[in-house]
Amino acid sequence: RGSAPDRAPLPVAQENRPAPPGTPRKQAAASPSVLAELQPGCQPLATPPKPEDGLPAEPWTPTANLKVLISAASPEIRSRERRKELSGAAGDGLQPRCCTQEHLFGDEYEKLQPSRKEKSLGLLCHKFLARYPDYPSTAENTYICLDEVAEELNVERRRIYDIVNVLESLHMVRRLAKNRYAWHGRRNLTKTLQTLKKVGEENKYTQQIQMIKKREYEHEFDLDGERNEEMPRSFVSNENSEMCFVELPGMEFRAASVNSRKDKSLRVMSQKFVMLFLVSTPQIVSLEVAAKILIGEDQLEDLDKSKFKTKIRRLYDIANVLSSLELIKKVHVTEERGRKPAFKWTGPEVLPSIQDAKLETTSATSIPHVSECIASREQCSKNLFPSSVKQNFTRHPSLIKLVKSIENDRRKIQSAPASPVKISTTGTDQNLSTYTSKMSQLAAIAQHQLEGPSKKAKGMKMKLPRSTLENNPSSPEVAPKPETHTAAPSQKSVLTQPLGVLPLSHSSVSPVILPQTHSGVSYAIYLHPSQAHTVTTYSPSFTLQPLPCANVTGIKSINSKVLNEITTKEVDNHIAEDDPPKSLISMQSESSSQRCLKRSQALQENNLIKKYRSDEESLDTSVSFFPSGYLIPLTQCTHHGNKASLSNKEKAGICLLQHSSFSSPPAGVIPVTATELKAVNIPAFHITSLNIMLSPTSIAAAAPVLSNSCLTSSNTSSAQNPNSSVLNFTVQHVGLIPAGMQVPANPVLQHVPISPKAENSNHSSENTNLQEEKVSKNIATSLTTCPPSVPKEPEEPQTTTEMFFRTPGGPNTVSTLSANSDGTDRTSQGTLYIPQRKLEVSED
DNA sequence: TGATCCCGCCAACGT
DNA sequence: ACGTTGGCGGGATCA
Repeated sequence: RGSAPDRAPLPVAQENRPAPPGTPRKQAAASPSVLAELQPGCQPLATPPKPEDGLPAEPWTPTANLKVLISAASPEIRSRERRKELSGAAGDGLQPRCCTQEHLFGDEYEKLQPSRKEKSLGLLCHKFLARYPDYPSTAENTYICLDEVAEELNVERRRIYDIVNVLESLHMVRRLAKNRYAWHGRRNLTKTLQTLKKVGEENKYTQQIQMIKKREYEHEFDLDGERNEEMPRSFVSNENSEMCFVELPGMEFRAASVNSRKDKSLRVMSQKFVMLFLVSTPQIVSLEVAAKILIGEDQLEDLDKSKFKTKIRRLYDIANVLSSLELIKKVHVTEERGRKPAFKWTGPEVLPSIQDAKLETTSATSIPHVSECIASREQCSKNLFPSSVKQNFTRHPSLIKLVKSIENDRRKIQSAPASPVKISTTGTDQNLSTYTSKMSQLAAIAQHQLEGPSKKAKGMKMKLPRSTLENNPSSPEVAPKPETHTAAPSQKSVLTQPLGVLPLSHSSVSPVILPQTHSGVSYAIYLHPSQAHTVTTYSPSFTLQPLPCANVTGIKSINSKVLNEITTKEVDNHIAEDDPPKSLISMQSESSSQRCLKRSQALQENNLIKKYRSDEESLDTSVSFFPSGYLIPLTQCTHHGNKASLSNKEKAGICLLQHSSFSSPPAGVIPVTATELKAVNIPAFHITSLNIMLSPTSIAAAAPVLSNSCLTSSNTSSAQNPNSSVLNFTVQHVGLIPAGMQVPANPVLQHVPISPKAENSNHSSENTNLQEEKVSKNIATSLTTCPPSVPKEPEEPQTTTEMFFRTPGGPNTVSTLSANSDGTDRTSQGTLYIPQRKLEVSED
């Protein structure tokens, strides 16, 4: 179901309704409207500005919170329905505050009055977050009951969904079942962000952003700039379309089961939005740009205004949640044209990847953050390794059945309440108490606020011996040192890590193996079928692959050119400001190589899959599953997925398990990303096969396993010379040549080396001034201020990996590293390095 | 007036 | 058939 199709239906339906519109709807909602009327009526008069200011301004002070809570406490929502029923005087009775307020008129009145702000999603999100620890112990699982939460927070469930969806996109929660989520807090946040960053890089968001900006400029200066844009469009468009949802290993289930219509959902939007920040050099993203990118190519110029508007609305929703998480902060970017709303990333710096880090180990080591990340990854790796990609193609029926049965089994297993939900422990208890008491909530909020920043350290430490549920019970050995990996581990990996790779059997389904990107974090991407064909993406890595299609080449080259042009300009500036370490470059190349490697590993694993499957049950405890359904999972997570839905969306998902441990650094496999595939317009299977072919290591053996049919179909292509590609990777990896460059082994695929001749044209954007928005409204902000120098919890290093852990400084500590990401991009792109624009951020 | 974004209808989905 | 999710956009608020 293409995104397009999806929308069509809904919008239409709604629109139809609207026609008769306002009246009917409102009347229908009469009761609610009544409410609205009541409140508004009362408030507007008396309440206006003060209440809000007061609350928000003081936000997180206990007092303020209290006020808020109190106001919130009023049974708006619940009563709302009642009101509907009662809709009259009775309604009033239910809402004492309103009536009372009117009578009161005083400050109190104001305070009590729930102003719009008080109902804001951001505030609600804060309350929500206050209920749970940022870093819940891995040992215990905390569950969230939406109904409960909605009731306690006195909001309609609809609002909770908004919050949860965003949190889910960050893997802070995982959907277990209807109405039920597991709380992970920020435990996996780092990984998630790394993954998102990686995906963002792969999607060339940076370039897209540049394109959009460029376009804007052109429009401004001269309206005729259109023609130039053609290229960009295609370029721009491709990425979003393809990627649907990024999952972390261990967190996938919900996607599988829950994803149905969600493709473009808030979840996906949220991820993309975050990616934009992670990929942007000045980590500032304007709503406008974000909306355009999220909307995707289709709509280029003809920006559907309403669509754009809707997107903006959604972005605000997401931004509010992200703000509550303190990941972003609102600012205003002032450009020549004027001032535009934007958001600035205030979350932790995201390191490129473990792998990269490893490469740079020497240098990186010094940096706490890096080491930290690495360590965390390693630890997490058990869970994370598997990478899976969901594709557009439909799953073969037989597979579907299989999957279904598997899921059912799993469900049954899960259904059996093996582990008591949030039980016992003190921590839990506290939580419970919180639930009950609003006061506690306040306290919690305050506390939350205070500690907010600090947790990172905590999150980092993940213990191997976690409850089975939480992670794959991998043996400690699994998490070997980063540097050391050998083929040997593969076996282990199989055991320890679940691989759920499915044999891609039919032609229609082609599993795409997602390469581990340099980050080393595995993730799954869901692709939309519809887009697969249309998309054209330029990706450096792509170049390497030997694809038979002539088209590909052309496209690629074009894109690259475009990119060069676009980006080049800024590059100069940027470079001047800060030069990314060469190491970065090397890292990048490595990453790609690693990906390859991982693939190969994956392949190997695939071979083992069958075995795995047989052992599935036994493995359950330790195994993870995959979203696609191909995997069989098992673990804790409830995966109820509807196969059907899966089939629709994810046709073939391949899950590869990769252990960071396994992946030995530089293997020379060519990574193929979904994006790339699309770019090529080649059926996924082809690509898959290619990948297989390419993987130097285990290609021969693995390939067959992975894609039987696939191989056959694409064998022709396979013929290509992997060697050359391998060579390129190797070379790059070694650092002999920049990642972007390729050794022309394969004529067809030749990548055009981009020479950074910068045009030196500065974008107007440079002049951008950022003004941080006054956060008065954000409670969080004020609290946030508290320095997070919280030491991470002392952990005992269990694995060598852990040794790398260093106490994290504040999230920002590593700011210097940020360059890496940029550098990475640049290298990968061959060109882009987005200069930091001199943005002046002024806070109000 | 434009920026925000709450609200809740109702379709898609799940059971 | 009914409950859960959540896309979507009207229109109220805020600045």
